[in-house]
Amino acid sequence: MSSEGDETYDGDEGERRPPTMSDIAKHLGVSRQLVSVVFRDVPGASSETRRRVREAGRELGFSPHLGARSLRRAKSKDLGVLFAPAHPTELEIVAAIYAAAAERGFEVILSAHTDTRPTGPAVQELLGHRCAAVILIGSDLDHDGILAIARGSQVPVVDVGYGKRNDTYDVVRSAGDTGIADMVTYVAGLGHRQIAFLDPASMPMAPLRRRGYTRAMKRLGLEADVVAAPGDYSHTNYFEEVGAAVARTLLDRLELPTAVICSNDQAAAGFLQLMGRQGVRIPQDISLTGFDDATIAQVSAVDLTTVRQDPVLMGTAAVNAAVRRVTNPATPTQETVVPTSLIVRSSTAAPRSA
Amino acid sequence: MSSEGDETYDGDEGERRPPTMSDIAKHLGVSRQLVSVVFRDVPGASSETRRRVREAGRELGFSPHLGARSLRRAKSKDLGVLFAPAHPTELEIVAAIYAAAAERGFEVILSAHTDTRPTGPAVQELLGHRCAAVILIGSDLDHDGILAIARGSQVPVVDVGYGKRNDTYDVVRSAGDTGIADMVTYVAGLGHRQIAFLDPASMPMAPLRRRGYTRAMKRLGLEADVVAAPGDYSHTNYFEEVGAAVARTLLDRLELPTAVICSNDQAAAGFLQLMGRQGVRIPQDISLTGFDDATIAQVSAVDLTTVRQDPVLMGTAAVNAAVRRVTNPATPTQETVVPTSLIVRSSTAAPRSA
DNA sequence: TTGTAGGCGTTATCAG
DNA sequence: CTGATAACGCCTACAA
Repeated sequence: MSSEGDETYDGDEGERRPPTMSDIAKHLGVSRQLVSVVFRDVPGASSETRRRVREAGRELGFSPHLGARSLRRAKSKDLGVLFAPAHPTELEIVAAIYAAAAERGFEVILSAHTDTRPTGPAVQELLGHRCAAVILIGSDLDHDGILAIARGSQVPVVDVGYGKRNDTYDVVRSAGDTGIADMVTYVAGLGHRQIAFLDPASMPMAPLRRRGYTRAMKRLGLEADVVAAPGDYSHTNYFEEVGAAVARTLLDRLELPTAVICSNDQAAAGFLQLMGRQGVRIPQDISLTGFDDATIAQVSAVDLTTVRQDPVLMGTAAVNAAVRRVTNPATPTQETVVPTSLIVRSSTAAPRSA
Repeated sequence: MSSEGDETYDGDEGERRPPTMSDIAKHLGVSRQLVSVVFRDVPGASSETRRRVREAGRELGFSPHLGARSLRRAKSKDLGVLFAPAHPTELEIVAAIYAAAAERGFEVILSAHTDTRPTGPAVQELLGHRCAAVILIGSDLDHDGILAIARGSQVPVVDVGYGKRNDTYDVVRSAGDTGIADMVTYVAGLGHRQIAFLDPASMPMAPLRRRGYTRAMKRLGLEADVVAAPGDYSHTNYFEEVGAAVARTLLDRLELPTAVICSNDQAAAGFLQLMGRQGVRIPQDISLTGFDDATIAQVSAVDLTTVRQDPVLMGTAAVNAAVRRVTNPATPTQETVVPTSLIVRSSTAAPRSA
């Protein structure tokens, strides 16, 4: 009377259920926990056994049920990452986070916030996956918003962007001020004295970069010349438009500056385009610089001298901060300022009059 | 003798565990399953109760454990989405997928494939979350690769990009051929006869678009003029470079074409930049068109006539395909061709000689 | 290396 | 609406 055997044949009756560790164990005639040992990569199985188990796993199309795993595991090894698909730079950081997390033995769970999907639900999803920590990239939240998240959830929060140092969550930002200051110093070193600053005020990090400009100019004993776009560009993301608008503004002046520092590459590209149409040549008539080293800055027809904020460094710093607080929650939060570097291309030269 | 009461105080001893449904139930003096009913949004609770439960949830910082949920749930309501952070267009599609999925009552789980993270593991992760279906956006896999995934996993697979119709997985692609053909027809309608095609061969969808060009030219009785970039650009993604290179090639000719159709906006922008430097004006000397309606096409200094492939339509189509096969696995796979639309801006005009 | 026992937080079903 | 009970797939601890 094999009463068990009768119920076991799961022949052709309906849904095909994904294989589990038990299935692999049965298939191989080993214990279920041996299979677990293999997939967890912990000691307790011979290398030959490991090979066989993994082989069988591949054969049966097995992948460990992440939900069950996170349910049972003592502590999560997942980093939740919130990002906005709209901004390309953020995605380079996301890529870097994947690499850095893998190196530290962590997985990554992504959640996007879009026009139709506010930050709140997006963070809730991350929390629902029981991440060990949450990394916010270029969040649209202000300080209080992030504070609310960091307090509400019990997990450490890292803000990558332009946050302010505080003692509730970690902050990673690039040294936008010193990056611009370095650029000003470089351009002044070429002999420029009339150095204007193109300010697209709608950017969140604009104030920081502007400060870098004004301070550097003061230190050099030069007169600051901050040019904002006329009209209301306070919500646009088409910075090329802003650059073109500022170019028009400058063309109305009696005399052009000999150098223009832009606080992002898009604005610089728009500036260059419009100036080109008006017969003003870069760098012969005006030296031009950007910020970000975006794709457009690297195009041979643009070839923009710019400031690079390394997304790899940002991502790595974010992961480091998160892991640090995960492994040692008692440690105080910190602010990581990632250095920038100057990329000199052909859009800058000594002024003609020099 | 409240023997239970004594063990219940989980005072200040160590780790603070995220609240569960039981915690909320206890807090409110109701049953655990009532709480479940509320968070599942199924009938069985008064609206007043729902309010109180949700309120308590917010107060305690509760978010349902997604792992436990997916472990227990009969069928998943998650769509796994694989994308490459490198390509901006894909991210617009991702955003659209979020919106479309929400409308159909599905959640989205993201997984990125990057330089350091191959497609294989990225898909495994999705499968590990027990998604109901997997959507591949702009995958680097060829037909056989996708086939392997679709066969290996038991879930439906949708490929968004340039896949070929087949009976194992669904395909969503834009009508690149007719989009270009429409453009050629439009430009010919302006009076152009010498219409060249700028072909950045490294793009996966290049062949399809080229075909649209050659067919339209033949139909119009015009001579096709496909211009590829000199040298090896087979792996570049800097299409501006390609555009500039082709511009140089054309400038070496005795006579310029009166119109140039580009198969993407970046290439058109590079073309425009270089031509501008050489004193060739757009559209007075040459009419120029792009494809994608990328940000750069919309810049006022470029203002490119182009073909728009609506990411919203692509994302929606992908979700529809996935949901269709999830709810009815027996249904055959299908190919969805998303229509494109012409965006006429100021980079096209009638030829001078006409 | 194997087996055994228990439990993670949730969904699901049933009878009250 | 409550209470009881089972199960999902996996991890952890312990004993064999």
